[in-house]
Amino acid sequence: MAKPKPFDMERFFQALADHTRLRLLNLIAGHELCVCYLVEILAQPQPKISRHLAYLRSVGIVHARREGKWMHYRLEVPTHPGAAQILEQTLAWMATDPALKADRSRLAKACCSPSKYASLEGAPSPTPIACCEVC
Amino acid sequence: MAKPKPFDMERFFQALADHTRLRLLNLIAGHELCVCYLVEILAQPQPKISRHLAYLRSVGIVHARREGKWMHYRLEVPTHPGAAQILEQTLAWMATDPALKADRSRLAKACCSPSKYASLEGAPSPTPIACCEVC
DNA sequence: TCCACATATCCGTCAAGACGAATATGATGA
DNA sequence: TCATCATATTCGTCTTGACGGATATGTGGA
Repeated sequence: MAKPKPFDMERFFQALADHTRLRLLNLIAGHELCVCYLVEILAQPQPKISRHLAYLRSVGIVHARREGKWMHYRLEVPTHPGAAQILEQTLAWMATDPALKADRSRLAKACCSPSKYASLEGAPSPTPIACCEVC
Repeated sequence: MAKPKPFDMERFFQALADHTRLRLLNLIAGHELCVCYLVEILAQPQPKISRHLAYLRSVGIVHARREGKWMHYRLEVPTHPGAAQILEQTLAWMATDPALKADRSRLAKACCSPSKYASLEGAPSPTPIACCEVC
């Protein structure tokens, strides 16, 4: 039988080596989030967001769950403990970055009053963590 | 005057997202090392090693020092504290990887008896840390 | 069954960067 | 000054992956 395949460090870092993917991880960190929120907050074309989410999924960093028409994404702790630690550290780093902080607060605002965003009409709210800071 | 330019997270991770560069960092970690040792231990073409070292230098992860004909490389702690932590964590991770462990022990052997490697004749020895584990 | 919506995937194009081969640079010693 | 050695860079080729635009898939409701 095949060995459990040694964790691919190179690919793991490749997953982190893209601006859009870092922004996605930053928003997803801490709560489960509907794709439509990511599209709205990052103001990027939906196929682009979807492709990057697929990349992150293929590396085992995020997990997708379907709920009706909506897909929810959340962080998935990598199986490899080394990778898990690096990811955690990276999130801590992102918490201090001004641009990424701005992304998060836009998410918090959108979460408080989704009615202000046409594209979020009827969309399932993120788990409340993001929102609480603001409202 | 220009702001001190926000550390480029994306590029930092790109530097880590290559197998050869990870192997180089693994060997360089903890001691200053002459390029010829890297070429010998990794058994890769010299220009390839040199190019990757240049990449790591450009990102501020390694530092080069000339001593006569020889260039010595050592780790350089990134200016950004977040990056410094990630790098440290990554080295810790590498310490546990079997293939990388093998690289390090080959380095230790070469350091003990450089005379066995034609290409290392007369080359300046690494700082002794690598060697001590073995001899 | 058909439509509308959320999301995913496909296609062609383009830029970054990894590689081997060749060559340039920079230091030493004759 | 010239030859030699260690290392760096350049060149052409190829692969990966990022992108926009178009389209496919999957779900719920009429």
